[in-house]
Amino acid sequence: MPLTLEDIAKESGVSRSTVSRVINGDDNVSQATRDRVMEIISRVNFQPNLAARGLATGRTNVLGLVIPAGVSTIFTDPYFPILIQGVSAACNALQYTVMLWLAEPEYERRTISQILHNGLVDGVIVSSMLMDDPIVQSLYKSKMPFILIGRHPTLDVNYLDVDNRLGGREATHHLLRLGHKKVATVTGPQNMIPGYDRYQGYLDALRDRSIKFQPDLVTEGDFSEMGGYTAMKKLLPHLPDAVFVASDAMAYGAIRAIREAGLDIPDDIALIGYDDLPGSSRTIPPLSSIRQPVHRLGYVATESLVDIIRHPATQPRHMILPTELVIRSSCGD
Amino acid sequence: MPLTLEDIAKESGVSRSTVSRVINGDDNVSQATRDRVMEIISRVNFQPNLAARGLATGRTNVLGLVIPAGVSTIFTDPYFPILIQGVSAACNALQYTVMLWLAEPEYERRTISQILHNGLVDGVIVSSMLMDDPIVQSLYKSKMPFILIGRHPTLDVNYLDVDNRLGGREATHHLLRLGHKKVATVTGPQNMIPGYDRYQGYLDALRDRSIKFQPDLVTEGDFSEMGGYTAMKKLLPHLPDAVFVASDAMAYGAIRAIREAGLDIPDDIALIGYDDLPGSSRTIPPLSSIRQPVHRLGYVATESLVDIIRHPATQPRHMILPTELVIRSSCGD
DNA sequence: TTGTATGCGTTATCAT
DNA sequence: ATGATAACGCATACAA
Repeated sequence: MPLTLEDIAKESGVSRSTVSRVINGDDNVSQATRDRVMEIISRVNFQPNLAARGLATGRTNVLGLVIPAGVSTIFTDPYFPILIQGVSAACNALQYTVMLWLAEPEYERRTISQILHNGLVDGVIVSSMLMDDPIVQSLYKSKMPFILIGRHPTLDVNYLDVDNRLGGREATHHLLRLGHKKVATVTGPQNMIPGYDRYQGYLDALRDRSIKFQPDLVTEGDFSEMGGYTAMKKLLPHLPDAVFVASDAMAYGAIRAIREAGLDIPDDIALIGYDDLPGSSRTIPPLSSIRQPVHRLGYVATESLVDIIRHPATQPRHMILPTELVIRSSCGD
Repeated sequence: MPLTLEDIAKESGVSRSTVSRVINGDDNVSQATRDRVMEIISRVNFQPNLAARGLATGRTNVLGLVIPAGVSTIFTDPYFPILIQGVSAACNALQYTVMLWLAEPEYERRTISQILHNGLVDGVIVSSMLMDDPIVQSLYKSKMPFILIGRHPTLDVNYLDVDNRLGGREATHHLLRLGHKKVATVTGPQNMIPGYDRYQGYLDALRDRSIKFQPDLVTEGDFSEMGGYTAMKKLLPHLPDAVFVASDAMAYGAIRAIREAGLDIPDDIALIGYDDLPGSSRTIPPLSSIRQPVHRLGYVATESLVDIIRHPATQPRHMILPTELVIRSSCGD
């Protein structure tokens, strides 16, 4: 029922090859026919069938966006939504379309081979935070162009990341600079890259100032509010006077634990989080935090991928976006 | 480079038609050849090219999910993320793939005709809340199967919605039942369907109890925290003793305004919100709210759409999912 | 039960 | 500058 090249061709009295040329901006068309064909195309609002074009050219102008669902359950946090927005915005601007896969574990294998072999996408953006993600492995072994959002610990692949490590380092430095002696940390899971990197940043800061590392001042959380609460409870007996919490969600839990213990923030314990969630200006007291440019992450990754598709590079590219410390009253000034 | 039917055919010594039959579960294949072909298919992990299949059959097993971006800026609220998860989960289960369009206004027209004519999707799920959305109009005029998430005020189309009106009614009733005399409301924008419906629910409740409507007790917000704050400020001079706020985000703002005025919640003013955001159990005091089954909304809409695609119905179907009042201390008990 | 032939809507190659 | 024609990978009507 939809129109085809042939219809346009008949309507404008040329062959379908010519119409195709007009659509694809081929030079070998006289201005006169070009105008005539264009007029008809826009009048009837003709859109070439992308499946057919994909078959013929091997390119579809569709990008895959893969978000492993083990992570995506953390969907109450606006990280992924904003990331998706960034990707989508770039796709709109670049005339691409985005195919979304929230890869639930039980479908993961099917998902991967679908993506790789169904010929529907020109390239894939993967937001994986796991140290060892099978999806990344499969992609790596395939010929499919792809880019990771979040660095990869071992494989030399295209990626784009925020500087989690430096962020953790700066947060910790800021607490130390304020004069705190016992700066603790609630880390994220150490099998997740941001969890690991932010913790390394904490260690970097200690090393920078030759401060002795105290295992008692480190507890691992799971990036959730409840995890932060539990972790902070474990930390309290060791009397930290400041704590770098590796995510705002966990920081909310930590704040709850500290207040339940009857302690004051920031007078008894100063606090810095990570992510700068919208709610962080509404906690009591407002939470200082490391802000990451999430929308930009998605946008730039998309631009990058498109560039990779168009000019297959031999050298994998690595990009790191900077973070920013947002100071609110939870850390004292 | 990827494998084709022909490759599998050669490998297993049959024609490509037979391979195709095996893949599509056609009965007319001997068990012997079926087994042999199957074995090879799974051994080399063959996946049929979906673009080609789409060309041949006219169906792609791809669904479009369209979220107008005027709305999607409200992406800090987990409504859309969870909705997307629901859609995605259903797609995984039903062997469909989801194509995502965050329709930014500047690309909206292009978006629509892309979706309608590029032959890449079998049907479309639209989450529109605007009273008069051009996307819906275009879809309505086309032959593309689609379903709305959120009812449509005038067009008789397939839709799935939560009972916003009943939700507003129940929230208001609850406040009245507690003995409050001056129950105010902060509404959403009246050109958005949920804004309108929840307000109608408020009016229903007043009518149910033959309570005189007082225009002073109604202020319109924009579903944002700031909007709720502003609206509540306007309401305070009229001394309400309870208020139904049409979204939790606005309720956060309202709480801020009430506390700034030195009033107590719920003793001076009782409060019920709508949406039951994750943060609502952490406001002070914890916010009572109407909970809607958002994930389910996405899941059921997808199932429905697939059913519509497979069995084109003559009668548009309308489904309404129930909401649930979650009582916390902000309304007194 | 299986194979052959045709068409889906494009692009690309080759003539003209 | 333009038109005919052959792929692209699959499903399917028809033959065998």
